[in-house]
Amino acid sequence: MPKESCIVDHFQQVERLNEQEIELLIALEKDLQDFPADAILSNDGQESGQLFTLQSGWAYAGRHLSDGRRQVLDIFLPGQIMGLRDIGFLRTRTDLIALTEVRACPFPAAYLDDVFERSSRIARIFFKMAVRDHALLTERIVNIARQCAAQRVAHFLLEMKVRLRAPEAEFDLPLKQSIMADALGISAVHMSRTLTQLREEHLVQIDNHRVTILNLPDLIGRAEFDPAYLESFQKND
Amino acid sequence: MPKESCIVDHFQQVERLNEQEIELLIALEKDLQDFPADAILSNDGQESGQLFTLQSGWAYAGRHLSDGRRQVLDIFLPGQIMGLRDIGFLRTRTDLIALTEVRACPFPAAYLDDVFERSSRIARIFFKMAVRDHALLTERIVNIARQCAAQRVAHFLLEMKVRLRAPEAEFDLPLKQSIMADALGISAVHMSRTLTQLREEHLVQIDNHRVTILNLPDLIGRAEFDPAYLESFQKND
DNA sequence: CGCCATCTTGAGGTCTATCAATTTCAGTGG
DNA sequence: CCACTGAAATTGATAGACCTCAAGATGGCG
Repeated sequence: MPKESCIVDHFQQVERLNEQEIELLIALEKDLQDFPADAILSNDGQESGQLFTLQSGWAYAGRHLSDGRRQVLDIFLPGQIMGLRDIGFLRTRTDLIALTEVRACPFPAAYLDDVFERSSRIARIFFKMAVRDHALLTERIVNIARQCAAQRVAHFLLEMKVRLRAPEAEFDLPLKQSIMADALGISAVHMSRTLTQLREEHLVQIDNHRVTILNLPDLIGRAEFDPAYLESFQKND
Repeated sequence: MPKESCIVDHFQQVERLNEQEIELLIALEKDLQDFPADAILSNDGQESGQLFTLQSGWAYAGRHLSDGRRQVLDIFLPGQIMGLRDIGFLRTRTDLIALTEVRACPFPAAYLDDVFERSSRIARIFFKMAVRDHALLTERIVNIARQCAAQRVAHFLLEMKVRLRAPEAEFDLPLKQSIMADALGISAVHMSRTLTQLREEHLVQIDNHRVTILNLPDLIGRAEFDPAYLESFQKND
């Protein structure tokens, strides 16, 4: 039995699980595979039906546009299930790419149906997590549609801090600026300028993929960030 | 027994239901209420836990920003469940507002837990529909983050055509330009200009909230719209 | 030491927001 | 039937944010 399972941890953040439920989830991680940074786990246009649990490392889901630009749709952290977006389609519509060295476990989407049948609580938690993702996407839409670049970046950094459950003002962020830019819908050039601007305002410091938040209240104000939006998403058992 | 239920129809689009499952869903619609256009069904900041099924009419979920601007997050059509985004939060974070005369039925979010326990298939369908919404949101993010105004509008019109299952080139769209603008993250003024532009390109015609698509292939090309993204989301039983 | 990817900085151009003035149109009442 | 009214849509002009192209700086790594 694995000493610890990221995915179980991740689910426990929503609701406490019993032994049987933990078994069901651990079974999702029985075929761990290692990938180097930049590895393509799954390809746009591939036959659908394959999911991954992410055990360690970072990955992203992206879409490539016809003009060569790219939109980053999700940045995955350990414990998340990757590929859900594309089940229901015959072919995938996104790339799944490792950002760092990654340990992940592929499993067939159909297995989820089994899991749901065996445990309605897990089904409920999956649904809840889907709703939670929906809330995250919603914030991202507001952010992208209505905020200027500096606010988008500030918001992104704060979202990362919350998702990483980083209690300190410092955390690692192994992302190139171009990735963040593509996630926020701005150009890589402007991303650089914007980071410089936030640095000059003494709000954050970013060196070598390590983020230090220098002035949390002001950064929150700048981003119009409502920290309640993830923190209140807690267990209710 | 009601002769027809929008919500059952809506779910049947994902998977065929048996009698017991239909019963469970119809129970969600037992307390129908009528609202006039512009009625506020639910308010930002309100205590969470209330959902609505939408039986007839259109409604939207919106967020008001501190500077008075507004972001439209969802446009709901009959059969959809409204308010899911905010379950999991103690207080709602969006307004729910009627766009037309609306018939809707409020019910407690906790009732879903019952439903899931009684039918794992319904739980699965709820999950699938959440994933489907996720896919829609994803397209919307790509659209808003990476496309110019004309493409956003073209994409929006095509999405509406698909969601309305309008086989013809004509359909009603009871939305003010300002609502569409707020959904697409552009100003109302620019929305007007952009519609004029699409009209001048002989791609669409919009009179009195009735849309006529004059040149579907070109409009699809203009929007970089992938029609597969909803059409392939079909039953799999 | 040199190479390559990444990041930074500059300059000019495009898209969209904003402000403000009109026009259109449905609804209302005389 | 027509004038009045207010919301919605259109149009013009200006300003600002961001993109693109291009050149240069930085920094890890063989």
